Amino acid sequence: MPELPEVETVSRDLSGTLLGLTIKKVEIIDARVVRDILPAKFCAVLKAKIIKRISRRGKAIIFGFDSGPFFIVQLMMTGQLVHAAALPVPVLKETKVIFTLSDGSHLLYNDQRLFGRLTLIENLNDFRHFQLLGPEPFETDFNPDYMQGVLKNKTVAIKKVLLDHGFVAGIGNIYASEILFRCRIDPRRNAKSLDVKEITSLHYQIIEVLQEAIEYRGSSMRNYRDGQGKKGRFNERIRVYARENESCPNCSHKVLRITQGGRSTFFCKKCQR
DNA sequence: ATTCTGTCCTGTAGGC
DNA sequence: TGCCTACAGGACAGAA
Repeated sequence: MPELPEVETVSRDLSGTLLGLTIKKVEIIDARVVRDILPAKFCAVLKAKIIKRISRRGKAIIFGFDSGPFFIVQLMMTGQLVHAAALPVPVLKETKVIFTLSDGSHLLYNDQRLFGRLTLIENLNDFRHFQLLGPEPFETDFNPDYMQGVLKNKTVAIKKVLLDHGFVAGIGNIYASEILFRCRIDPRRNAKSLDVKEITSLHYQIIEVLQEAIEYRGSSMRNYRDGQGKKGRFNERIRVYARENESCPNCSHKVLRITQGGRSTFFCKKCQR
């Protein structure tokens, strides 16, 4: 499901409702989502922990407690972290883990496809995924100079580079297509063929599109829900993603769908060069 | 050293 | 109605 804007939305939502609460009970319904730790230990370690901080790095949500390890959640394609304040607890077929909190509310981890990963780690620097992650798009180390330095050696399509989380963290399949559409850059272009002007535009639109998507609380294609279980509103701003054969908002040419690296890309052949 | 391919899963939509 | 195929917000191991 979620890319940076969706994960940021969930992280902010949960920061607003969970800080200061204690985890009273952890029920694992499907242990396949718990990684690199025995399920029984996972429950035991989290029990009685006070939630002190909730943050995001790339597409991962990080819970910090009064003591002990960090709890990391990667929602992957269909994961959801939903805080249910009222009873009855809205348990679904997709609910895989239930956290009971000290105020009687519940945090549900839902995941249709079970690709999501819940893990505990003592030191964030030891988390392999974080070691492979590139700069955050909103940080100053992600800038046109950095981009130029990387792109000049890249022989793959620019769309695939945007999806490479070692290049920049947090962009996924929806926003890669949307960003390139707004830059009017053809997703099939060899990354090293971009000139300085195009790289500057790409840098600007990466930030612009992601920030706008955060303002709209993310995109809900299918499964995505925010921290309260509600859909995002960025779908109304999406110009090309999942709009094959619809007309381009700029030129009315048909939006095309192609496959790159086994994943769909949507673009306008006339507007994007 | 990069880049590509297959895989982990469940569910839904569309064609016939 | 059912059966079949294609596809779905991600990430990574292992192969090329």
